[in-house]
Amino acid sequence: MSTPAPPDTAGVPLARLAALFADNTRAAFLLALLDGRAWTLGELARQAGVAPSTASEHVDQLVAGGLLAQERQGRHRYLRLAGAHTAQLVEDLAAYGGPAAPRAGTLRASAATAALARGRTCYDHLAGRLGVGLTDAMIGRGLLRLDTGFALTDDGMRWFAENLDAADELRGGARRPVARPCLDWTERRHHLAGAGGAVLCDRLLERRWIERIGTGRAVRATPDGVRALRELLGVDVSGEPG
Amino acid sequence: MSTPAPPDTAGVPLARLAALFADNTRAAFLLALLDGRAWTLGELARQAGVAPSTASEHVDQLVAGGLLAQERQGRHRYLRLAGAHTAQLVEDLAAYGGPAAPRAGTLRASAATAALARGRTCYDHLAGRLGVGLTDAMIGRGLLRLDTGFALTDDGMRWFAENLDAADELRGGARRPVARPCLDWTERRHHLAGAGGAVLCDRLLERRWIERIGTGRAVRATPDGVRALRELLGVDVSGEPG
DNA sequence: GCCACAGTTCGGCCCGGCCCGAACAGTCCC
DNA sequence: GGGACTGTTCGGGCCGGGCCGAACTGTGGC
Repeated sequence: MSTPAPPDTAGVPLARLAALFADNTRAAFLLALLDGRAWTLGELARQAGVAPSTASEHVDQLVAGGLLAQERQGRHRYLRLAGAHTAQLVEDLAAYGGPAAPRAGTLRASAATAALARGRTCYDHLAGRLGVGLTDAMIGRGLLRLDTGFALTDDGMRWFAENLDAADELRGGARRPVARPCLDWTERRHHLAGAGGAVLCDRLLERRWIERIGTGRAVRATPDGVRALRELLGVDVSGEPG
Repeated sequence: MSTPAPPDTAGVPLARLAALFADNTRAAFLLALLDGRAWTLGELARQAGVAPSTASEHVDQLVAGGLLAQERQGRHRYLRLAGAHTAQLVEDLAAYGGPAAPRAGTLRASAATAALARGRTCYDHLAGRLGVGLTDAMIGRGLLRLDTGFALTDDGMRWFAENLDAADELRGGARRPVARPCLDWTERRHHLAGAGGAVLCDRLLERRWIERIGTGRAVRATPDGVRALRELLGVDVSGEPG
């Protein structure tokens, strides 16, 4: 019994992982899934503009590579990112891509981009000007520090416990960092990610202080939210004046 | 004058960036350059086992893509990573690759791997059991926290200033985070990176408390270093007992 | 000036990956 | 059961990219 070759892999692991990202179609899938929700295979295929058969093969690769988790329901195949770990990697790579040039895109594309730039979810936390604005406000109030790293202060821990009823989510984990910086690809600024960023986004949606626009990643503050966040953090999140 | 097409790029930026990593030869280059030093093109070619002509083309791509910086001296072409930013991305991708399987490699390969596992530089800071051990000791002494994020404490800032004469390096920058977690691919544990990690590595080498083994990334503590670090952090960095 | 050496450019080979359409399997609804 | 729909598998075409060797440029040493 001579095993002809280890059936699994060949080559540098780094290269095999990167190859999963190094295709326009798969990259489009991963960016779409950054909204943190589960998409069907057909939705992904339409989004990327490829045939379902092509999408099926790409999704197989991403699942086999551990980047996506899947769930089959009836005749649908739901796909989502494998976890926060994966989302972070996608976001890191996308952010490194850089200012990405002013994007000589179409007009309607730039309208959609503008909504995303105002506010959006980034997997499980908030990004865009909304996310950066909240982060800045928390720093200004001494709830978050970054001069010695990116961490909540003791005041910050209290703030989450008292105002968002989030003591449990932040206490438990040695697993996931409470505060982690995530680099924003529109603002080129850091904003709050990690368990703290996730619970913040979760509570704001739950209390309807922010809401999703349409079916995408874009979000905006509700009138209630504008009022509440002005009280809690002294920040104006009402969006563009114009 | 109809510009036929923007001469630069096509496709998703994420995919174009990832494609630079998605080749065994280029990945080998990047991993080799993680030692933070400048290599000549010939050295890189030998390391990866390809012809100089092939290496030349790969390096062109990496430089054009902004991942490498180059410097020409006489008939040599020196290459290094473009910056800490780039090193972090390489490290993130390599770490995600995962436990990477126990590596059914050759015996001498595993001997070299063992030296790297004990201690090594990771671009500009320390990794391996040495890096993780120092990080753990700093946490134990209350110099570093991770329950609220990954950040130096006020005591930690003082410790760096008093014992490593590093006040300047840590004060200046809003640019680079003082403390940042870097995930270790041998230990699967976080260790100290960022400006703090860099200055720690720099001072320890400067004082000859640690020294490089051969010409690679591996490092070990000197007798002086073992003594000094036991005093300063109460940690034993003498390496394997065997 | 001559030789050794580092790196580059070019032509050509070849393999792998991406894509589609067609045929098929499984699910849901009427 | 019939029809609409979602997703999968397979075959085949095509293109791009990685690799090498050979020829060439430029630097440094004798």
